[in-house]
Amino acid sequence: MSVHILAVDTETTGLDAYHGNSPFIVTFASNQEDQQDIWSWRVNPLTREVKVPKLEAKEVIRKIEKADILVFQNAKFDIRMIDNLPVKCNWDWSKIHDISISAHLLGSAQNKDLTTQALRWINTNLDPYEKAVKEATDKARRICRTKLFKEEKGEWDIAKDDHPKLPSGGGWKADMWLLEEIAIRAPEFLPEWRDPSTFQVWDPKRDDPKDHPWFSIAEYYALPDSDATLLIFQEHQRRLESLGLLKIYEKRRELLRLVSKIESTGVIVNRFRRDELVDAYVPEVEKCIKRCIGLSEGRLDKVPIQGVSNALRDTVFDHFGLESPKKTPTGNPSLDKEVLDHFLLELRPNSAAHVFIKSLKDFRKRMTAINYMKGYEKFWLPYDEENGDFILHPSLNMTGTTTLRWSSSNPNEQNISKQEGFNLRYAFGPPKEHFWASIDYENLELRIPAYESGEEELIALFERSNDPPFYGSNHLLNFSTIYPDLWDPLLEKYGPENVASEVKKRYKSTWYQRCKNGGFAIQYGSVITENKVSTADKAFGRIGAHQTLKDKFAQLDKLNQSCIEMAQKTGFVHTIPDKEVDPEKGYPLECKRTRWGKVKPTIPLNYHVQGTACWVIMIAMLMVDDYLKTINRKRKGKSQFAIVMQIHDELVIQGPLIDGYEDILKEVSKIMSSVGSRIGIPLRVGCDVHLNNWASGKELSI
DNA sequence: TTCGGTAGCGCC
DNA sequence: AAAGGGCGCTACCGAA
Repeated sequence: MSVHILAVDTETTGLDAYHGNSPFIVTFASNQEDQQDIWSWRVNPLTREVKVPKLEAKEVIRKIEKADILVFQNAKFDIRMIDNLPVKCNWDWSKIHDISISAHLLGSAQNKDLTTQALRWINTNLDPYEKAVKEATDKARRICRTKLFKEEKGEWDIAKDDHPKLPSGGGWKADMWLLEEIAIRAPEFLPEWRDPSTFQVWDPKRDDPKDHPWFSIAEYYALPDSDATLLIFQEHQRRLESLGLLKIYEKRRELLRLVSKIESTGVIVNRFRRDELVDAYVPEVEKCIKRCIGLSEGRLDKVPIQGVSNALRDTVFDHFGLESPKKTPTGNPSLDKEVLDHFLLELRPNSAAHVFIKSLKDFRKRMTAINYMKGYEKFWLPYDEENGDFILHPSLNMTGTTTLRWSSSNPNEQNISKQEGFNLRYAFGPPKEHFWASIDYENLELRIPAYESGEEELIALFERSNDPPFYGSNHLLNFSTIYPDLWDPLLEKYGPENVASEVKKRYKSTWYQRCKNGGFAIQYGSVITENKVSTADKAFGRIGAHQTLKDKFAQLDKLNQSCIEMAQKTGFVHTIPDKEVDPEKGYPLECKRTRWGKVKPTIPLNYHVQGTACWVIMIAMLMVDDYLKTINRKRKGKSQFAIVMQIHDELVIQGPLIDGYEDILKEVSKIMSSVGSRIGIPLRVGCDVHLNNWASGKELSI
């Protein structure tokens, strides 16, 4: 018998599997059955709970377990949802395929949603189905809000953005089940409907609700999705094979199980430490609001948390007569933090405008922190009440970016502030009797192009990272190059051993900070043009700085040029090939063209480096997970070592505080740096151990 | 009421 | 024509 391929798709009562949302429709498409298979279950409108008969769940699970190949669009979502059925499924991850992984591999810059893919790969337009069911659902929600409640049928629990079971938001899809429930429980509210073929009008008094489209429209919408998924999968496999990309695809597929595991392990956040932070910000925020509103002389009645409201624009630009030196992307006067800093330097201290701007800046900074923490509270679930520990299950998307970076959402675990005075990592940390360890690659995105291009001075810098005067710091090397007038006197006075710390001490928030910004601008692709000061020069505060560094690091520039040339010619750059996966081929990253048909020159090297860096962390995660599994096997039934977060070049490991845990971390660090040999780039990692919270820790020497 | 665009800001 | 890359979240605002 040939291979049985089964595509699976679910419709659910919301996106938040960990907050009790469940599938109410499961559809299958198979390469061996003529008919598609659909399962649909009733939803209790008062509780949003799905009633799945155990026997039916059993049959669904058996069908899944019997297939040779299981195909999903975003597998871990459906899998996690199916896990909420009353019968447990024994997932064999080696059978699971995901068309978002192949879609990314075939065109990393394209949208990976099913509708876009169906259009591109199988020339099918799914839009009309979606439009029809959306329109109906919107109408159904209106009926619930306006009519149903008045008829005392109990308050139907329709989706709202602040619904506790729907922290990701209550979009219309979370209420698709309403259609059938209205048809069954409250058919008198079904809207008028005319059969387009017979022109007969459906009459609630005369006709069977089962003949009204709302009775079955959700299923009708769901069916084409699994069908499309199956066909897209088959098309993708053909393409991958002919392009020789199957080896990379198979490696990427290994991540599915791991990503799912990381999400389910979750991240601990502590209520008490969170409260400490919020309690410190709230009174200061109130003071700032009072000052701003007072000084606006009636123009403001509230201070916008972000963005520029009309009232704020009026106050700053008209009332105070300030002029922004910077424009937003759409050409409006910007009022971001950089502009606020600029105003503060210009204005007379203690003048009304100065106090206003300062208060606005302080307000925004604190509100950002408070809002982040509100977000965490919205998503968290009880974990260890006594210690105040809660758990988050951020969603990780390994195909969410145009490069190989992962994205994280609901909530985003990758943008938790670590700024002085606003270090929200303080609220995060290990549960009782556990440790966290942050292990990050040192200068990962600088090492890659430096070694690849053979840039001797940079290589020397990284090889001798314990040596004065730079101690492996690219920023300090740049500093000595761009600001010799500041560097040389300090070098003379304090000697090569101490000049670095002296520079950082004296110029921490001024020239050293600008130097760092300039360095990042170059790293992220700043371009030198004839008649404009480059972004890097602006950041460095020295005209010509960018050119100086470009001349000094000519090999890097050559690599940049070759990436640009490749991208202009083919529309793709590739990551450095992984010797263990496919020594011939790296991961192709699509560089979108502008509407004038060219790739922006800022993009190719960036994608190449960022993509390679993320390939490295991806392999590291697989290897670290394998290693931790061997440790965990010896600890059956006890708490486990696990990867809990990935922040692009950093992994956070959690584990029990047992004897020898530091040796385990040393081994993890060793594994992580060993990945470099697969791409020919020597890598180093640093490791910080956190026993109480993520903000404070001590370095582990490795 | 819902939605998309804009702005600002956190991370690497 | 313009050139600092990649994300997600929230608030504001005007249009449908």
